[in-house]
Amino acid sequence: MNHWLFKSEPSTWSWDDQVAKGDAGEEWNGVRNYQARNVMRQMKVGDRGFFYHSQDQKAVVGLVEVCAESHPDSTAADDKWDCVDIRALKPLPDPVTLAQVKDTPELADMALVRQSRLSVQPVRPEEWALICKMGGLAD
DNA sequence: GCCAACGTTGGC
DNA sequence: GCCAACGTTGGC
Repeated sequence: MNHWLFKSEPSTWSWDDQVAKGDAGEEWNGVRNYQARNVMRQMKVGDRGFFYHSQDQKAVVGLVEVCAESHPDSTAADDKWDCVDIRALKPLPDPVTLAQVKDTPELADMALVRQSRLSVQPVRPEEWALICKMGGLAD
């Protein structure tokens, strides 16, 4: 299983919005960046991801699961843009902030730090495990 | 509100 | 194909 990170501005689409969609999940649409699109094209059903709030909160706040593989983005005018569907799994008991990530040497190479503008990113297995632990989840 | 990083566009 | 101009994102 691979791991990912989905970044969103809470004022546009928040963790609460995602939770409200329940197990049916929702399209992660609106991405208009080739690199982020290409990351989504690699995703498989059942892969897990972090849900990250940018702007005010700047923290990983929950876990999501990919529930539909890459397909055309229903909000795109042309056929260049694809997206996956994700559903909320559970919140992190203790959201892991960007400051904490930056203060952790093992996480210094994360795309979240290195490439702050990329909205959909891959996460390494060891990064996944560590952030889950820091967030208060056994596994 | 500012600025750095970076992606896109358009002129040449 | 290069590069300057410009727009957007996101952290501070």
